Amino acid sequence: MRPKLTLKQIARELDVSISTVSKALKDSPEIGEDTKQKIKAFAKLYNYKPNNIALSLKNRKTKTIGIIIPEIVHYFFTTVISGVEQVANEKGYNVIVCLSNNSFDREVLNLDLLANGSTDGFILSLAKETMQKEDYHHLTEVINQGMPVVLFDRVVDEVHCDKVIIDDIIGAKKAVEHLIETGCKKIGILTTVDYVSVGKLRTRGYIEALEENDYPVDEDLILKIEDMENSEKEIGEFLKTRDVDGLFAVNEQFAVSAIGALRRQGRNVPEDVSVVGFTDGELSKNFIPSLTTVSQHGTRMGAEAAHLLIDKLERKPDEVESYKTVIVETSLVRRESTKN
Amino acid sequence: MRPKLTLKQIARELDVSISTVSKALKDSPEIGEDTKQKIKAFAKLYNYKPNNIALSLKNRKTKTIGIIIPEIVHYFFTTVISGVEQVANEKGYNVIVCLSNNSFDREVLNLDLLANGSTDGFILSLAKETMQKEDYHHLTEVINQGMPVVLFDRVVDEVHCDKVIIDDIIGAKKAVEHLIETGCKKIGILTTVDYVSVGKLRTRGYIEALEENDYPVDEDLILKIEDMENSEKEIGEFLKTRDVDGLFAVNEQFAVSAIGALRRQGRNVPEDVSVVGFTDGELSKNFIPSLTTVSQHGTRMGAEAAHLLIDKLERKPDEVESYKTVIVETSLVRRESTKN
DNA sequence: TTTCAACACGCAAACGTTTTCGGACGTTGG
DNA sequence: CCAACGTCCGAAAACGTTTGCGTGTTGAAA
Repeated sequence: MRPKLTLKQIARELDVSISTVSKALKDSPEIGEDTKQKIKAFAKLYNYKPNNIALSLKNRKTKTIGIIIPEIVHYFFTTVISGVEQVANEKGYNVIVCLSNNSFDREVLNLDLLANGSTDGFILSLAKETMQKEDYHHLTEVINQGMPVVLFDRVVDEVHCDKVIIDDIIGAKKAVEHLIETGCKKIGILTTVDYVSVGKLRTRGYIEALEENDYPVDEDLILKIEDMENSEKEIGEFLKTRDVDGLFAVNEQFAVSAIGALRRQGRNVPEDVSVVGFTDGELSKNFIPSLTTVSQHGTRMGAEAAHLLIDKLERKPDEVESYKTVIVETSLVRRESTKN
Repeated sequence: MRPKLTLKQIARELDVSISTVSKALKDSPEIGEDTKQKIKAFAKLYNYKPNNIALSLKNRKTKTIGIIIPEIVHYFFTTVISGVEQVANEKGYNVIVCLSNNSFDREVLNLDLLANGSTDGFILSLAKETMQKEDYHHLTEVINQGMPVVLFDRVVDEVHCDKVIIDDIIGAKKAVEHLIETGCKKIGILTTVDYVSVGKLRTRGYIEALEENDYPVDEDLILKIEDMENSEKEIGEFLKTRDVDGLFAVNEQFAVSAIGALRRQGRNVPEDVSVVGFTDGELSKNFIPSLTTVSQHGTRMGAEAAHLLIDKLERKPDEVESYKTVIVETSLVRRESTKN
């Protein structure tokens, strides 16, 4: 077992000073050609690589960005991570991933931990619990200390920072309008409770789309699901007494649960009921029938977030502070669960 | 914007030395009660937290573990990450995630980067390209430098380190035996090319199960798929000319593709053909019919890997070196795609 | 021969900690 | 009255870098 090589060891070995070694390796003109060659050869031979931690300490930057998400076993979030990773890597940054598990405490804990020197900045999507508590002091604190933060997907006005979101309302409208265009007359929605911001917004898009097309908005056709565990049963009950011919689900899960329930009730998709989902994940692509859905382009969101963050990190200190929020467009992917 | 507080600043502010502050905050008996109180109060008031980077440099350990996986938009890997994260967090470690995108070069790059001080050890699953090249010098190098490494899922004998795998052969046998028990007479397999170790092993399990039950092994019923992009078509072609009544797919994707193809050919699952998959992901759970499948228990694998790694990290230096490989049992999850 | 660049290199500080050692001071005991 | 000891604290080194500046040596110009 050969431990890592340091400048000091090279210096001792070659009988020069540490600074000479450092400068030689950086090809400084201060050092004589032959000395440089000797040192470089030695370093290459023994595969010297500078210690990142020491560099971080010296430079006061770590070249790593932290990303905190509510859960990782989740298609959308993985695509976002993928996007972040890609551009971070291009720019020479590492990505350190933490999970809040939708818990406020874990979010605070992770943030605190990473804020103490481990990361140069954060990309994060708020935990459900955090949004319920409406307590964002941990974020404002970190931002106050001069750490750039980019919020994505689950964002909140109270925190002043860059943001990356999708046009949830417009996305939902696209979905509902597609249902309308393909001839649906009675359109229901499967959504979440209102404190989940995206659920709320998508519901709003649903309502707006109906109103703009002079469809009546029937509260009885709106199902707000709180308990994800029992969503399947709840959806089944709901559909049993609603003779909708179009259905907008705010996520994949709800969409496939609905299709399953409908089929058990002898109703076919899309012949009797058209269904549109949200999030273009594995399920949407592979389900039978494959799902017409609103794609969120998670990878692009991640990439945008990473760009925003890195821009802030590499900004000259004299530039003026300003917060952007970029909106990544959604697009409707037409497949087999709706008519056309 | 208030920058981070350091020991030095506290010292200056309270007119004591840096070492006094450090000791006071660690409740050292060397420091007088009143001084301690004063310092602690100040530190708490201004929310002092020690700088992790400085600590890492001093202690020569970072308390973070690196995990390098081929891809992240993949159910199995996310469950593994989730497992790693969980126990890492319990033990006070951070997790930094890197993606190799199945590329050898990226794997080497990431490993090199993280090996230079950023991480105390690695958990990784080999890139497909790496397994093709059979070049593992980057790993042996890192291991030689004294960094613990734990390989999982896609492992390889040439690298000497701890490993976490599943009993792919036994898992596959469980699947095939279940098909046999439920009355299938002619069982095919949809698998990958042999250099993907798990594919190879699962194929072997398939063959062994057949042999042990005195079923003939018919090469014509074995489809080895190279190109994941066109798997759907390939599977369709294959099934068109095989009148199997049982099918074992080595992943979810192949399983649902098969079911789709069969249905288009007028064959019902499970009435005409029973199908068993591998990996208990979103697809298996939500597909209609839901998939009977072999669960890999990714979370448990991740947890095991993390435990192995942390044990090595916190081992006293005089303990003897030894490499374990733990096998996480698979289990068959019976659902609707097979008879019972 | 003296003077002065130019060159090649080393010293030391800094980043923020922890920890060992020793020093100053006051108290106690003989 | 002095030695010994205890209490409380500070100086300094160390982790591995980078970098401004100082210094010694050389060679050439004056």
